[in-house]
Amino acid sequence: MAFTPLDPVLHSQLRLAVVSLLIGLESAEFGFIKEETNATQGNLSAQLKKLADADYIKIKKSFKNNYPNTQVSLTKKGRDAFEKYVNDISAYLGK
Amino acid sequence: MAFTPLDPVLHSQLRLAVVSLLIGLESAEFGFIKEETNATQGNLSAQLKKLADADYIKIKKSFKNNYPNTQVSLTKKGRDAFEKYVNDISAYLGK
DNA sequence: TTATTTGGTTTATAAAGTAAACTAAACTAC
DNA sequence: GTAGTTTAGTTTACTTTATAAACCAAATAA
Repeated sequence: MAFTPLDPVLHSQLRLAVVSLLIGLESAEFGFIKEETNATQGNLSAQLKKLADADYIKIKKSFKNNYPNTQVSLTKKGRDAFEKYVNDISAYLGK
Repeated sequence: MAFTPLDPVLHSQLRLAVVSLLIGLESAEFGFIKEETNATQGNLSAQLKKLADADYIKIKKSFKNNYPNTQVSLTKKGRDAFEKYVNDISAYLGK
């Protein structure tokens, strides 16, 4: 099987972790994702932005008991891209 | 002329300054009020909350280029209270 | 091999809210 | 009238998320 080039948006430790986490969830808030991925908030914010720019996730901002709150969810495009990524990388992994 | 009790919500340096500032404005944002009144942000936030609890101001929160943004405007009730305060305190001021 | 680009990461700063600590004034009590 | 309490304003520190600058490593080009 050929080595398809891997989606650069997903081929990044943190972004992959985020999408992988979101796959199983309706949506998740910033703080939760930060905990789960052990990312610093600055980095997470930056990587979320890239995922959002790629239309892989949707970011919904609001106020939750007067503090800013950021809800993140996967888009169809993001879900598809993840599936494809899993598929593509499998070839590299030898199966 | 009698000494009418002064509205306690307005008889406070900072809250009076805020309302006095808003009298001439359609609305103002947090940062601007902070500058104009030289208040610390913590204190301003606390005093704005009291004014809002008294329904003297309306606070509209949103995001302005991704940062939280707070817009403040006077209500009718606040405007009336200010007018009354000005009137009431005049007696104390000797005219 | 050195130079450049690219991209991830950290660190510092930004906006505004809240809670805790401190202070000062006012009021009660003795 | 002095001591003790309540109340209210203020500062300080911390919370949430975003952004920009600095830094570092890997990949590419010269």
